Amino acid sequence: MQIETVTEKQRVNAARKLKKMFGGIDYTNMPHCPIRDVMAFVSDKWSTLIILHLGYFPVLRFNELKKKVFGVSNKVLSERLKQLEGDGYVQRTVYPEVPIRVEYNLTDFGHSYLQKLIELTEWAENHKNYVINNRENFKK
Amino acid sequence: MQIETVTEKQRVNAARKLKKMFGGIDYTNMPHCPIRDVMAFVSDKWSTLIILHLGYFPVLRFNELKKKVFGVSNKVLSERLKQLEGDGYVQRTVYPEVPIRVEYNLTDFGHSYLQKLIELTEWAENHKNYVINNRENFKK
DNA sequence: CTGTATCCGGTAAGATACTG
DNA sequence: CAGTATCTTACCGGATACAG
Repeated sequence: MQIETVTEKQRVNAARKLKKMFGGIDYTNMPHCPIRDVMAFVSDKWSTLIILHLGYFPVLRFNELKKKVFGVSNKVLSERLKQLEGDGYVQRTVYPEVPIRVEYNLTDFGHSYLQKLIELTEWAENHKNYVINNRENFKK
Repeated sequence: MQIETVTEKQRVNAARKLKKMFGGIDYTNMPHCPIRDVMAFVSDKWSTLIILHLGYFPVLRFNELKKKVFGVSNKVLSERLKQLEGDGYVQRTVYPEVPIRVEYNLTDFGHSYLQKLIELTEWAENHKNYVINNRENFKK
């Protein structure tokens, strides 16, 4: 497992961006942290799985999603879809047939997010073994 | 709020990567999903905050971290640090003085991850208002 | 100072049954 | 088919006390 080196330039750049992020934070009085609000979007396991699946299968119905996103319950899938729709990541289309048919697909915004998500999963997948290895050794 | 358009080329590229990711997955018998293992690394609120803070302040002691990472409890901070150390993101250095001093800093691997994390927070921050806006309208 | 140990409460999530 | 309603359980996280 190869860990790419982070160059000095990249670190300086990172520090600059972090400074921008942290700059406005007042630690003595913080009812609302922008970073946290922001990260809440992307830190949900089921939501990320839903987005990834809708990236791979362009259109999915409720029960199809339920099969693909293995282990998710009716309740959680329904909640997350409503939330993802509300935030603008997912489009929900109802066909009033009998029985009713409902299709889900990513919006343009959803696709924009999908790009970032794929980058992240790629990174994670590339370094998975490194982490697992560390973890094993650490136990000892 | 401007949503950058995802080009056709980017979508095709995303589909290719997703195919690679999803390719090996057997939906009928899946004790372990690689994508989930992978995403579990990045989906913890406190861990991401710790990493970001250690990116901004190169070295921090336990109680310093506790002050910066607002609202975290002893228990959770301790747990997360141990986990981050075990996975290789964070280095823990003990100075056996009296009273004892312990310092935390990112490893090279931690810096590598920090890069991805910053990209993500940047994206999220840029699109925060768009999401919040959608959310408001959706309620109605 | 740097944690660990313990307890406790809230919340998220799974299972199931049921409805439009 | 596409969810909702209800219940129960399990886990996470917060507070506090204390130990090395």
